[in-house]
Amino acid sequence: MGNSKKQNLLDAALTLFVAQGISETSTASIAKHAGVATGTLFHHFENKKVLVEALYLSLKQELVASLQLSNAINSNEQALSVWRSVIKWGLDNPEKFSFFTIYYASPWLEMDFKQGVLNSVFYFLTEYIELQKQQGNFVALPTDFIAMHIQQSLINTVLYLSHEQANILDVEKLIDNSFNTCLFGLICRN
Amino acid sequence: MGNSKKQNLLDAALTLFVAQGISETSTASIAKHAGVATGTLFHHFENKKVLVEALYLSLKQELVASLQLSNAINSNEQALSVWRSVIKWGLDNPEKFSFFTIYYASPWLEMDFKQGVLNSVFYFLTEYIELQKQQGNFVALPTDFIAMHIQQSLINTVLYLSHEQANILDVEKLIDNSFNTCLFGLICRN
DNA sequence: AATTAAACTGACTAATCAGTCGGTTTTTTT
DNA sequence: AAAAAAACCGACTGATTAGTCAGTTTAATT
Repeated sequence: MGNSKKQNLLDAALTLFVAQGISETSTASIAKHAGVATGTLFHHFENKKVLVEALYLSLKQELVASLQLSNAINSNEQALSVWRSVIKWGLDNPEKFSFFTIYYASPWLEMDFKQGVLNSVFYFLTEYIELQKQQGNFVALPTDFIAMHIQQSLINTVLYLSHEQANILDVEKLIDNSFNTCLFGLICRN
Repeated sequence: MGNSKKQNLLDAALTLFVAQGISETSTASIAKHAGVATGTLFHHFENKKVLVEALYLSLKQELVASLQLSNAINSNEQALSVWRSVIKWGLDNPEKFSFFTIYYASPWLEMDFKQGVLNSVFYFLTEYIELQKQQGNFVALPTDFIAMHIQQSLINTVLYLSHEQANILDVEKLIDNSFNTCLFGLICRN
């Protein structure tokens, strides 16, 4: 299942996109790297944009599926558990995680599609923030601003650990510290 | 001075890069948009990469020059004053600020160059963080991790306000709140 | 005014690109 | 086993790309 030609194309695309950039990677080189003819690429994906979006969707599903949503505990522990599992996935899949960041900043993503990213990968975020704000636990900043802040803190932590993991003594501790740094800043100070 | 042909090329490049992406913008279209022949572009800039880097350097200088470093006060007020002036510049120059974010995430920037970005545009950051850590004010996270965190919070605030400015009642207040959110998270909790 | 240098032009080129298509192999269906 | 469908191939194409160059205009120097 992991090595159908279609999957080989997605794998090759991921590697090349992350190494060189999306626009800088030719469809011919993706096909070659996947050990497949160029015609095969366009048999499975109507055009390059469709390939890019298919890759994005498959990675998003993979990330969402990996989230361990521990139910029944309070929402702060819920948040910490999601925080940890996103970072774990990111560290286990650095190439895939990198793709999110380059895809985000690239012109391959339509604008109204971008909203969808935040609301689906981090779909739990909006609810969580609204709840905390209602309970007066969070500072009175706009919800989407807070969502942006949390999302970016997560990304920063993964990217930092991906590059510096070898030099960090206690990775678990840095992950929890980054969570606290992100969250404590948001706590209401009135 | 603002409308030499060389400057016209940089202006056109900025506009097109932000609108379409760097790789997606042809040198021919930059020249056309600048009202200049393609040969003129390559007279002033050896190749496209040199043009991109020249644009980046000129914008970086512009941003650094705009920073109001109020001396003699304590470093927290210093930090707030820098925070405000970076955001003000970003809101006054949304296109230029956007360029930083797309340039950052693009393959046009060499890796060892990236270190330079953080150390020069936000050169004051490292010193400030080290000082706070020495005084036991900041949480024990790596300095470059903290620098990353602060830089990204700044960028988030500018991007958010650029898109939502019209809907925000008190922009000044959101700016100061974002500063506090960023900084309070870093305060030592032992 | 004469000379030199720098700025500028735009038609041109070689390379590369996304995507096509007629034909072949492999797989599925009957 | 025959027929149909789906997967696959790779040479090919038309469009686009960064960059060139021989010649022209403009500005600076003497």
